[in-house]
Amino acid sequence: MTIDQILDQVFLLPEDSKNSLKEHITEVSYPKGFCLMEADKVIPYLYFIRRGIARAYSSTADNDITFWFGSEGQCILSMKSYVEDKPGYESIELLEDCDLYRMETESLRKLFNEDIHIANWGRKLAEAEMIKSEELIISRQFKTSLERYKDIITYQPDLLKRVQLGYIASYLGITQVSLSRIRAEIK
Amino acid sequence: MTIDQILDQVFLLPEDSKNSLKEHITEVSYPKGFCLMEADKVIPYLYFIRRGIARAYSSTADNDITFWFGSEGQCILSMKSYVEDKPGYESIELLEDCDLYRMETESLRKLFNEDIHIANWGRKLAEAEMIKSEELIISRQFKTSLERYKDIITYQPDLLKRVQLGYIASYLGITQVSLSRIRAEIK
DNA sequence: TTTATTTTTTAACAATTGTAAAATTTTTTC
DNA sequence: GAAAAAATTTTACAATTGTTAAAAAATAAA
Repeated sequence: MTIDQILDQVFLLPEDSKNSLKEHITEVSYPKGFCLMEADKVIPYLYFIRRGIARAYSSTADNDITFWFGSEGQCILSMKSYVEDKPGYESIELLEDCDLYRMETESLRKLFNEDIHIANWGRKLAEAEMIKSEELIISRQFKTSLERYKDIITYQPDLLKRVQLGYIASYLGITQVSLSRIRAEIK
Repeated sequence: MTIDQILDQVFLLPEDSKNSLKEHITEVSYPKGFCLMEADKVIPYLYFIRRGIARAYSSTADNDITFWFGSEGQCILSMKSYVEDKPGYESIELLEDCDLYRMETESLRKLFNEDIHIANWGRKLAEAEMIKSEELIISRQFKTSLERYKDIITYQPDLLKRVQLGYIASYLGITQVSLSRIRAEIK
């Protein structure tokens, strides 16, 4: 996925504005297993995934809980850091070797104050995240874990091939044992 | 709560820009029980609560599930309508007589394209909603219903006085019977 | 290919939460 | 203030999901 595709899918910018943005973006690569962000730290970057897949999780006393997966084209950010310069909830672990586009939050903020198109690009980015979060909330509150597992089969079949079931069970809010029961039931 | 306080708490605007915004805002009042927004419809307005309290819910075959409460100062919007002009998930019911500030989404969008300060105001509005949604997701995925009920006691004691327990149980993702058990346990 | 490691499934039992109905308490209406 | 309506709690039982541990399957390493 190219940087142009990624930027365009958020909001279409005039050439000049898009170039201003791109000047501040660098490409980085990290291996599978790399911890891109750590919970309770302020992260000064946001990323877009060019290639690969990642998960966001938080650690409790006993275990991790995965609450987000992101793959090609998606934005990785620590919301609290991005918005308020405060430490966030999420740790981000790469589940495959990844190529990422990286940008400093600080640079982006300067552009927000200088360029109305980029300000609106930033607005659309936040609005898209807002919609995704609502969809997650609705999905979790209204659907059974069986339904949500079926949704993954239908809408994100890749996820099942690329991510181990323990993480998916955690994402669904159930134990791996329960997910196995669901899978046995469906067959 | 005044309209100035509400607009300022999103993002501080220059006088001119703030006045542009205010020109498009009208005050409306509706009684307790009024249905301000209906699921599966495109809602052309966003609101801010001057006085009163409301809930967002979605209806399933058997029952309603409440997934949001909003009171003084908060923004009421149908996310999908606001962002994409598409029908949203939420129905909004007023749980008290309410005074609201109302604005047309269409007017706001025009201002986003004309005024960089308002564009950034809109960005901050979306970012704030994004953070709130994340907090809800984290809270729901990591805390037991007992902990989340205690959080309401600590951080939103008003809610318990103003909203009946059936709605709160639904918001917590449990039955009213379970909430009663929790309440009995705490005493 | 064989072994070792990791991941997934299965089983038995315990704990939790939901369901339905009745009893109690609180609020509203006349 | 009494009666009616609505909201909340309690009870008993059923259903679901979690826990722990072991078995099976799949993947990675030697």
